[in-house]
Amino acid sequence: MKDEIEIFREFIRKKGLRNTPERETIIKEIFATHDHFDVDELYLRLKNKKKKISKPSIYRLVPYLLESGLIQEAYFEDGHFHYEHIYGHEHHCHLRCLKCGKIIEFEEKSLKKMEKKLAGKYDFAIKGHKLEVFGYCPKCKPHI
Amino acid sequence: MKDEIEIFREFIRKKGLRNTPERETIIKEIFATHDHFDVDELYLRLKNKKKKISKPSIYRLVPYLLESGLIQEAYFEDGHFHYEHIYGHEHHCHLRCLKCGKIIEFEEKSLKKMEKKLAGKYDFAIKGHKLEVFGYCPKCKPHI
DNA sequence: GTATGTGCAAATCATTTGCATTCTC
DNA sequence: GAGAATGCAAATGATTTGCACATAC
Repeated sequence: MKDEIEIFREFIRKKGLRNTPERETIIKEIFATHDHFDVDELYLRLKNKKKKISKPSIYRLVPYLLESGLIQEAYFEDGHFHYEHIYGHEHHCHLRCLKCGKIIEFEEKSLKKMEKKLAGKYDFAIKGHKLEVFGYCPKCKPHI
Repeated sequence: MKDEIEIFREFIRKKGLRNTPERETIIKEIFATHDHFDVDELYLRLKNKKKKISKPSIYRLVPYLLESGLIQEAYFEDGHFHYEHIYGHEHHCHLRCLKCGKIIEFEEKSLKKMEKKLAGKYDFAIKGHKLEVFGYCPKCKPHI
């Protein structure tokens, strides 16, 4: 399996854009963990490693990462998006507690079938989906 | 079936809050159409009808409307949330074109079953879900 | 060499907050 | 009458943009 950087290089070349060390640094940092990330947190991670990457560079890169299929928006919380990397990992859905914000990831294989159905019905080229289920977790349920 | 205002009055009373003409005006305007809405657009609709409602009043009301189950976040687009009313209407899912932004609504009954399954597995009190499927619409597909 | 990418500082835009006033209960 | 809600103006915070400089192709 190709690694993320190679996927990105290919994508960039196909679009006639340019690759830079900054972009590769950002991508490596994103894929250095298996966690979700958001722009600010990623920026701080890079800063801690003494990498001189500006926030605008991250913001400018994100749309390309989305378009290339390396990452996906996971959910919007605390006023900003959280992303997950989907290349090389299975995409997952999120179960969120409305009170404490706790998030549990789960899989739902049946959605693949649904995507196929929608693709046929509406003649779309489906690229993915985002499912968020919300409610109250065991701890918070009693205190609603 | 009780109307939205009554649901809201009951909710407000239970929480020990106060109802106001401003709040009722906003709620009536939200439910005056069957469409989605966002805060800014709602504010302008009210303004056009010569209602003197400030944006902060809308922003301060939204969390209560969410909590009372009258509305739900539908999707985040153009830098802000779009809401849908769910009381008295079936909740629906969204199919979005990544290129032109076109949005198609569809139903997916199987998600009810999934909610039940999750409720059992994680001991959550499930209140709802949000599903967004994305891809390219028939018109945009050829131009990716 | 040219056009793209970068970092910085400033601008934007949705949302939130402080506060004096008004209103609901 | 006390505590909430409102409107206004100002603050906040994520994201975007203008611009001069650097650099990939």
